[in-house]
Amino acid sequence: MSEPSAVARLVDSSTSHLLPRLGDTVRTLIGDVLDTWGLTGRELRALSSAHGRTLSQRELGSLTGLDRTTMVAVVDKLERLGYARRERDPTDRRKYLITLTGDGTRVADEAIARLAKAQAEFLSPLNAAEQHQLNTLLLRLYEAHDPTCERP
Amino acid sequence: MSEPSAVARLVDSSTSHLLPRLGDTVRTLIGDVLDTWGLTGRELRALSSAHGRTLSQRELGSLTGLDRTTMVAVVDKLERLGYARRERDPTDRRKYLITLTGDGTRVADEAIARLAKAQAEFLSPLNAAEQHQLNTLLLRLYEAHDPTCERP
DNA sequence: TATTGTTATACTCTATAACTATA
DNA sequence: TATAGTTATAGAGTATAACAATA
Repeated sequence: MSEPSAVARLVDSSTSHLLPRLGDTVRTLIGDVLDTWGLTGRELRALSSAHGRTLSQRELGSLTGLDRTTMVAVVDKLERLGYARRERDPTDRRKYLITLTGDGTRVADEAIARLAKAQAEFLSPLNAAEQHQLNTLLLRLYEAHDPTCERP
Repeated sequence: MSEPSAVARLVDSSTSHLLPRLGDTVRTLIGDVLDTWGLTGRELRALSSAHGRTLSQRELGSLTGLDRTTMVAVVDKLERLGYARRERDPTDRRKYLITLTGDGTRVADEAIARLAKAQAEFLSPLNAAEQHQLNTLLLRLYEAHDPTCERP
């Protein structure tokens, strides 16, 4: 096959191309790790957001970065796996209060530890300083573009 | 709402969490820009890979980072929009040769220019040196994890 | 009237399995 | 037998619109 064209090289090496593609790569890696517990990435995020406290389904969504329609399936799944429970809020019967089960808490801890290892492996082409630098830059971009859910 | 839990903060600020989420944010931004030409991100990638040369559908897929089953719909769409043409390779009638139309070439150039502006805006929270640093680090990770398609 | 949760629907992205036609 | 392209299906991610029940 011939050399990539100048245009293709430009597009392929751009940050706006790399970010979604690397994001997909990471998502797949995370998915493979989480298969052990029957979880997907966003379900683990919800699990960790709910870790150690009680929130409404809506609040959990905001924290997790998911809107309320998406949260329904996420909480359904966590409930079905026995990792979380829904209870009606007695002070506002529109709301559900979500709490993790003992199992859910344990799984969150285990999964996060395993993910840390997978992440270390993924980032291993960079040295410690570079990994830190990358994280800092990504965090700044993330906060600048704050994908806060359920704003208006 | 209470403070995020320690566990949630750990997960939320991790590179492996930020990468997929920022990737989605960028993908949405790109999608909004490309709506002007009826294109999605991967279609523009294919368009830019095909820019200025003729490749088989399969080769185009490898270059674009998409497998052959995914390429079908991509090329269908580009053809339907009048941006590309399929012709049978006379030397191997299994293959299609994909070439851009004049329209396709023009649209690729315009869209890439518009995307560059959108990217500049997205990256504007970082200074030039930081933007360059980020791109370098992402590129190194991307190449290390080379998601080469259609290997075996 | 506004908010919580729900369902139905749609649209990104991607891949696997099984098929046809050609080499 | 192997490869190029195709189709059907699946499953990751996300959102909008419309509706119920509750405030």
